[in-house]
Amino acid sequence: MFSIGEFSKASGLSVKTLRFYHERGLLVPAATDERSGYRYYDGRNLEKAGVIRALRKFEFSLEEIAAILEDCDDDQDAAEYLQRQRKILEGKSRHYRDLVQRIDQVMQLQREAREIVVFNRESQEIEERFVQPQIVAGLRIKGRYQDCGKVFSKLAKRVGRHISGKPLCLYYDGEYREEDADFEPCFPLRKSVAVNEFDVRTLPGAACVILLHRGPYDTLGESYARVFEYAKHKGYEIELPTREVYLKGPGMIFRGNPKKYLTEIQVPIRQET
Amino acid sequence: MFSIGEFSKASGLSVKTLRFYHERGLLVPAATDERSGYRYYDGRNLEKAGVIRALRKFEFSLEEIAAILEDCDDDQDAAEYLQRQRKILEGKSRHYRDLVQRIDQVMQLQREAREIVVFNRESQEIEERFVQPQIVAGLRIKGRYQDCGKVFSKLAKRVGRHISGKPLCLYYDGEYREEDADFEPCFPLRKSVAVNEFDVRTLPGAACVILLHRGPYDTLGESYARVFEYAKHKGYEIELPTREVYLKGPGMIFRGNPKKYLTEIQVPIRQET
DNA sequence: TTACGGCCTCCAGTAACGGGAGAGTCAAGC
DNA sequence: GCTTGACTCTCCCGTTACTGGAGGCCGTAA
Repeated sequence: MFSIGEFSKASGLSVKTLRFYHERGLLVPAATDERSGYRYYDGRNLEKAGVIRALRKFEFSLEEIAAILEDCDDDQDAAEYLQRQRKILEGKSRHYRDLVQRIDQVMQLQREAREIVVFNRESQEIEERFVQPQIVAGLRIKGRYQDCGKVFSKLAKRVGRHISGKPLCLYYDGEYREEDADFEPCFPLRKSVAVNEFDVRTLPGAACVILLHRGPYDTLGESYARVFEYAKHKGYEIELPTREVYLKGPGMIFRGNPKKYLTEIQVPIRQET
Repeated sequence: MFSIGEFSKASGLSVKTLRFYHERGLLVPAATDERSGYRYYDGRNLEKAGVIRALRKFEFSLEEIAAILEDCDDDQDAAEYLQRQRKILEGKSRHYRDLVQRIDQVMQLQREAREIVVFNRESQEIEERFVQPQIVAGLRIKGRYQDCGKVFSKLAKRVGRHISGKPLCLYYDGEYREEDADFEPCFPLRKSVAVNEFDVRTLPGAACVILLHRGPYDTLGESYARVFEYAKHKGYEIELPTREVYLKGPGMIFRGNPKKYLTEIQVPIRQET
């Protein structure tokens, strides 16, 4: 017979825990002194304590442990319980692994954003460039420009695995619209994947007039004016849809500082054939 | 301005949660009606709610989130916090993965035990067989036979990855001893691994008189008597150490029913050269 | 007798909420 | 102006598996 302190050392369970298990009926001491209330444990208690400890290691709840102790005398009897717990634990492992991946994604985006900022530190000028064709997944909608963000997060959830570059948006109107704007948020993909609900296709290459817009989205209008002015001056004919590539926008967690946003405006121009 | 119910739908946080965050000072409504106590939320609140939700997904505690909201305006600012959290989450993922592996081990042992029982259903007889050499990790001690279990769990913890068969024990005394018995619990290994504290070596093969003992360990004596009797009858000379292989003993969780234990007694005999 | 350590019970606190009681508030319909 | 029903308020309890602490009893040794 052990006193509770001795039994605590023998079993590896704290005195508090032993009292708690007693209260819960999980591990009832072999004897209790009626007068003093002292608990006394025996060898059978020790064995049971070992089983409880083993099951706690597998993170069974005390309730489940009580059930297992009720049902089982043998590892074999506990197989079902173990199988179930295995599934749960595997789920948790996967869950945490996914979270780690998500954090890695966030940090990857940060690195890219930093590089873009450094790389484009002084570019302010309009340029002409051929934009290469790319595979994209898009969802064309009619609505207000603010809805864009929601569509992006929806897209990211479904094709997140295959994204290969910065988000972009196609604008089919050729002018600014408060409501009923016709546009298509897109993600470039590494390879073509069939995702129902979204339009996955190759976005053709195009010669474009390009301007890197710095600052919040509500000043995009001024930059568009500069681009259109330039195109007109050069006598170019504009082809729809125009494109915006969001090189640095709101972060995945914080909105960030809109003054630091970088958006590339790409206006395709008709080529003489 | 949203009422708490509207804001709950907009933010995806429950009304209860919003009240709780208010109490904790994490997300204070833009205005509260002094008279009625009604909470009213605005767009900035909505943005903050989004950040909190994003951080909760990464399982930051509310306390940490408060600190992050204090410190950061931008994903970049949060990089350190994310890095730290990443480590924690990775640790948890590994933890659960390890538990799954441990459960798999338990169930693997169960399967083996079941097969052994089925396979040896009717073997009761003494036989002679050559036991193949094998790589083992052992720890030779002097003490009482009951200490065996502790040594096995110690061994299992250190070389668990490389175990390739049933635990066995070498007995150097050639007779039963209450105290100061000289014996060596061993695990067979797939390959030789250096583990300090333990003796890893190749246990030589040996021609043995073998008997499968059924039942609890305290009746092993009778089986030994049979084996020695047989050896004497045949005129064999016994070589130490003798071996016991624990084909089915206590489970990894439960002690199980000792009447079902299976132990192979192997007594090496000298070969004429 | 006193001291000291061990043991007892009871209460409170943990993290992040959810449930529910009982009461006050708001907007709409009559 | 009144009622109704939906909404909101505060306050308290419960969750899990314990840990910490207060205040007091018990047992043994000096």
